[in-house]
Order: sequence, then structure tokens, then C-alpha cells
Amino acid sequence: MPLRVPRRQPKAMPSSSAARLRLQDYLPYRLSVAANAVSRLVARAYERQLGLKNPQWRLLAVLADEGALTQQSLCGRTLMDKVTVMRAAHGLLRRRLLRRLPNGEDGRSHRLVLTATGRRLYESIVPLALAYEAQLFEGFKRGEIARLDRLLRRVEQAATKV
Amino acid sequence: MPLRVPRRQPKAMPSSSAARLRLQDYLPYRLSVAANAVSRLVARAYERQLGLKNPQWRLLAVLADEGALTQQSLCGRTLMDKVTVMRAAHGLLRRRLLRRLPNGEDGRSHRLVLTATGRRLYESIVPLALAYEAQLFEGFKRGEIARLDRLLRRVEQAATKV
DNA sequence: GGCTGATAGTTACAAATGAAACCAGTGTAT
DNA sequence: ATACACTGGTTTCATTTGTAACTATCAGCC
Repeated sequence: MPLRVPRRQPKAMPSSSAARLRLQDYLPYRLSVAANAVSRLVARAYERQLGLKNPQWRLLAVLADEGALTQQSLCGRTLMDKVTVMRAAHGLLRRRLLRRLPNGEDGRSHRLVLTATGRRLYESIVPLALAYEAQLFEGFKRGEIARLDRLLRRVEQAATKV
Repeated sequence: MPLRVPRRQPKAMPSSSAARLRLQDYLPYRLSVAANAVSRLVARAYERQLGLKNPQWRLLAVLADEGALTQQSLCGRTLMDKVTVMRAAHGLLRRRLLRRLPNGEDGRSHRLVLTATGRRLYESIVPLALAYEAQLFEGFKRGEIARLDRLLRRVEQAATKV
């Protein structure tokens, strides 16, 4: 039975002793780099193939999934700024992928819905999106993907719940 | 023994059937959101407490760890654009946290090194950085952190190696 | 009804970021 | 040596993004 070497820093120091910190192993860094890489890859594809920017794509996805929503609630769903949502919506409106319905309950806001062409466009994207996802996680076991998802949610939680 | 329902899509479709896709479960989205949350949290702290922006902080970390480097090699280490590196370096130079040494081997570039004050500043940050990391991963088991790290690297790999 | 404070959406402005042009200095081949 | 392609670094410009001010509507209260 191998001898257990006592740990220098038993408490909360992931993988470094004293005042040492390697950027390569710093998780906020790793997270940022990975997210950037993925985001660029995917964003490029949408942009080139469909003329959609990331925020626009998010709106489409949520609206396709949940039906008519106000910009406000889109902020909640997509975790984007209201300005970002507004601009994305504007772009989609101009391209007639979206339409505004008056909101009976509140005169300040409108309900945004996909038009028929909007929905068609969206549905043509889905396979592409799934293909990219599949490609990114090629070689991952099912369980690993699920685990990653859960870990990410926990981290996000910890980062926002402060 | 419970009956096994045969799967509709046995191949490469993480959690959706046919043309359905929920943004909430789309991993590129999850990744982006988590990274944003973390990045904002940490960036704010550095900015307020030390007047360092994210790219500057990255340069400091790498230079403290690896000694004198050219901007070019800093690009490689930090995975940032050369323009970004150049601007970050500029800011640090103005604050005298960095110094340029001529590079004997190549007249176009210089070697960047931390000044004494630069190093002191860096060392005063490290505990803060580690504390944030610890806070983000509070409640995580050691193994989970390591796993997250590995998964992130694999995803990044897949995203860039196309 | 007519205040007051909050909220949905918009606009205006500033900061961050990336792509492409640009300017040395390098190195290789002729 | 000179010409040429190339690379490190800088500058310029367009795009993106977020913050703060602004407008219109709403809800509660007198």
C-alpha cells in the first residue's frame, strides 16, 4: 500500500501551491477559450450560410420553441441584454422572419412571432445546428455530454448567484 | 424488469427527436452562457480592484509564469489576437508594469518582461484569482473539476481542429 | 380623474474587438 | 548585392457590445 503524502494546501487550492497559478490550468480561462472557439465556429457557419448572427439565431430558436413572446421575456430566455434582443429582433423583422402582434395586456410591448418563412428558415437550420453539436462532441460518450451540461449549469449558477 | 422502449434516433442526436431543438439544452449555448457569466464576474473584479482588463491580466499571468516573451509568442500562449495582445501590452507598458528588452535575435520584435512592480502586482492578484476560482467551484468534488477541465479541452480541440 | 414610481422598448453614446492595410526588418534565391 | 516573399508589430477602420439616457405606457394611490 503506497504511502500517502500529506497535502501541502488541503483547503481550496485546485492545483497550485502557494502563490503560483498557471493560466493554462486556470478554469475561468479554459472556459473562456473553449466557449470562444465553439462560438466562433458556429457563429461563422450561421452567418455565412444563412445571414444570421448569433443573437438572431437565439431568438429564432426560442420563438420556434415557445411561440409568441415579448422582447422582455426573450431577454429572460436567452440571457441577453434587452438592447441586444431589440437589435436582433429588428434585424429579423426587416427580413420578415418575424412579425409583431399587439399585446392586448400591455400597450408598451408587442408579441413577437415567427412568420411562415421564419419558421421554414429555422427548420432548415436545425439539422445544421445539430450536426455542429454532433461534430463538437464527436467521440464523447453520452454520459460525458450530460455531465458537461450539468457542470456548466452549476458553474453558471455559482457565477451569477453572488 | 422494465420494458426497454426502442430509441427513435439511435445515432448522433443528443437529446432531441427529429427537427426539435431546445436552446436551453443546446451545448454551444450553455457553454457560451456559462463562460459569459464567469468572465463577467471575474473581469469586473480585476477591473475594479486593480484596473486590469482581462487581456492585460492574461499577459501578466503568462509573463509571470514563463518570463520574457515576444508579443507573438504571447499570442500563442493566451490565444488572443495580435492586436489584442499589442493593446494589452501597451496598457501595461504605460503603467510601467512591463518593460521591453531589445530582442537580439530579431530586430522586429522585443522581449516583454515584468518590472518589479508588475510582479508585485501580479502576486497580489493571485490569491484573489484563486479565491474566485474556489468560489466558482464551491461544492465541486476534486474529480469533477478535473473532469470539467478535460472536457473543455476536448471541446476546444474539436472546435479548432476543423 | 391626476400624481408618482416602475417597466417595455428605443435611441445615443462609448468601449471592446477583429479584419485588413501598413511598415519595418528578416531570410532566401538569384 | 538586390529582389522577393514573409513575418512581427502597429495603425486604421468597421462591427459588436454594453451602459446610460429617454419615451411611452402601466399600476397604485390620493
